[in-house]
Formats: sequence, C-alpha cells, structure tokens
Amino acid sequence: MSTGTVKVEEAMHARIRGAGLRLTMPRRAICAVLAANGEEFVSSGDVLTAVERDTGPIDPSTVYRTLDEFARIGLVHHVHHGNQPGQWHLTVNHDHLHLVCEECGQTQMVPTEAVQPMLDLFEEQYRFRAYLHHFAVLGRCESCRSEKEHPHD
Amino acid sequence: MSTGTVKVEEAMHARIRGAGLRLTMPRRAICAVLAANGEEFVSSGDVLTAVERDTGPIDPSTVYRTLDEFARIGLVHHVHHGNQPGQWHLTVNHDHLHLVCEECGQTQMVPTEAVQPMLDLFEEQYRFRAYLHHFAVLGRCESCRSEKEHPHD
DNA sequence: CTCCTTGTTGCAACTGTTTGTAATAGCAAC
DNA sequence: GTTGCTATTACAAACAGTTGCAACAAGGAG
Repeated sequence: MSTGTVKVEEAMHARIRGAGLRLTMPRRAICAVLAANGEEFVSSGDVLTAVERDTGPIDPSTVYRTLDEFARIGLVHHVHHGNQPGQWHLTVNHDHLHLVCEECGQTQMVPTEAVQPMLDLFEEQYRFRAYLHHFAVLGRCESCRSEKEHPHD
Repeated sequence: MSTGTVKVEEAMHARIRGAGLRLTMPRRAICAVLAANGEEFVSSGDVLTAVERDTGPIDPSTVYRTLDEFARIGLVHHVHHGNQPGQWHLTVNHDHLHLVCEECGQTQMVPTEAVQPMLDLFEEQYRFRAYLHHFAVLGRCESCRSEKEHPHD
C-alpha cells in the first residue's frame, strides 16, 4: 500500500463522513480495496475476496449494499459489460467512457469531449441528461472483426 | 393473435432453421410470445410466465438459453436498463437506441442517425464498431431532474 | 467517559440466472 | 415409415444478488 493510496483512502473517508454516512470497519476495508485497485474495474466478488484476504470475514450483502451506497454518494461508478456481473471503480478521472469488445474484452477509453456533441443533442432535443460513464459501450474491436466476420445481430 | 404476428412467427421460424438450429416446441412457444409483444421489451421472467400461460410448463433455463441463442443469430436484442434484469425484444426496426431515465423509467427512442457521427468517430479513431442498440443509455429526464436536483455521481 | 439514537451489519431466506448432465426429440438419410 | 445422430431439453445443483430483521456499534449529546 503506497502513500498515494493512503491519501486516496483518507479522501474517501472524508467524503463518506461528509455525506452523513458512518465510517465503519467494513467500509474502511472496502475503501482500502478500491483505493488499491485505483481505476481498475473490480467486481463485487473481487471486493469480497480481497476484503476477506486483507481484513477478515465480511458478508456478501454488506459488500453489495456498501458499493451501492458509495455509488449513491458518487464515490464509485458501476459499469456493466454485457451480461457479466457489474464492475466497480473509483470516481477518479472519470471523464471518459469505455469501449469494450464483446469478443476479447479489450477495453479502450474515450474522453468525454469526443461524445459531448451527442450528449448535448440528447439534452437539447430530448431533454435528457445521459450518464454515459455508467455503462460501457459494447461492440467489436477491429482484430476480432477481421478474424471471423460473422454477423452478430 | 393477429395474422400479422403469425407472419412474424413464420419469418422467425425460417431464420431459426436458416441458422441451422432446430425448431422445437419451446422455441415455437418463445417465438409466439416475442411476436405477440412486437417491439416491446420483455424480461426473461415475462417470457417464462407467458409461455407457461399460453403453452404449458417450461424450464427457466430453457428460456434463458433460448433467448441467448436467438440473440446470437440476431433474432432478438437484449438491452440492460440500469441494474434491472435484462430486457429482450425482436430485431425489427431496431435502427434506434433508447434513453432510459434511471429515476422514473421513462423511455425515449432516438434514431441511429442522430448518433451516427459518434459511431463513425469510434470506428475511425478507435477502430471499434459499437453496437449501441445493445444497451440503453442511462440518465435522467428533465422532469425528474427538476423535481429534486440532487447530485447523483 | 457514558449514554442514547439510529445507521449499519450479519444472518437467513429468497429470487433470478447459470451450468453440468442424462434423457429426449428434431430432422436428415435411407 | 424407420433409423441414427446429436442438438436441445428438463432436472438438479450451484452461483449471484436482494431483502427483512434482530443485534450491534458509530459517533453526537451530555
């Protein structure tokens, strides 16, 4: 655990307290795991495993509820890649969205600026504010397409 | 059941056979339900309930596996609205994507043309072909935002 | 430091979805 | 029509995630 992750953890603790939530042991443990993983995606199961390894037993429902709470106060984002279980990551440098290849799972990042025109259009024409970073954009990367060009819907 | 839905069903049967799949009783029943619901979204549970009402008992796993197969050959699309269970609908007039309000669930449709520039950008700059109709775009509609302006991540 | 309120946790039961497997039934060939 | 191959099914068991509730502990008040 680097000095950097400790700082991140402290900032998380402050935001939890600031949101009027209690800073409990399980929450500290989950913060530590998220901070250690930085911007990487982790599943609920990953968090569960890591907490049990690092800190001790924790109930799965606590992990789910905590991650939901953290998302509600904006500490983390949840992202869905296809039908796979949801993935979570810290809300740091989140001004981008993800392009995930359905076939090989390769992920690319796109700065929000690139899609801002579309978001503006949604806002102006449909009176709708999109939270695009919530969800990965699914598709196929070039190499997977060239390997076998089978039509997937 | 209108004559129209029968035609849709026959077309589905042809595509199933054409894809080299077998046209079994459960598959006929699921086709019927999907055709009856047209472009409406239905969840796996909806399909299960409808088949059991119309035709008779069917195993849940059969429904899941069949819908997956149908998606693979492009007969249906699956869409995720937030954390809710996935929704399915027939691949008919699918040249649009959905804007779903996280709060009230209200859904709007946007023609693909509107986002074509973004899809082109993904293709050209990231060598990535997005299948945007796979997933709903989450966000908040105007009325939900104006009611209470609480910051959600 | 102690007490008290109430947000949070662990537990247990439950719903929804996936996976392994033996038996069944499409459908192509004869 | 009968036969044979194998994709597909039902069943059962595992897995993932959710929910209700009683017991607990964070942290503010005194």
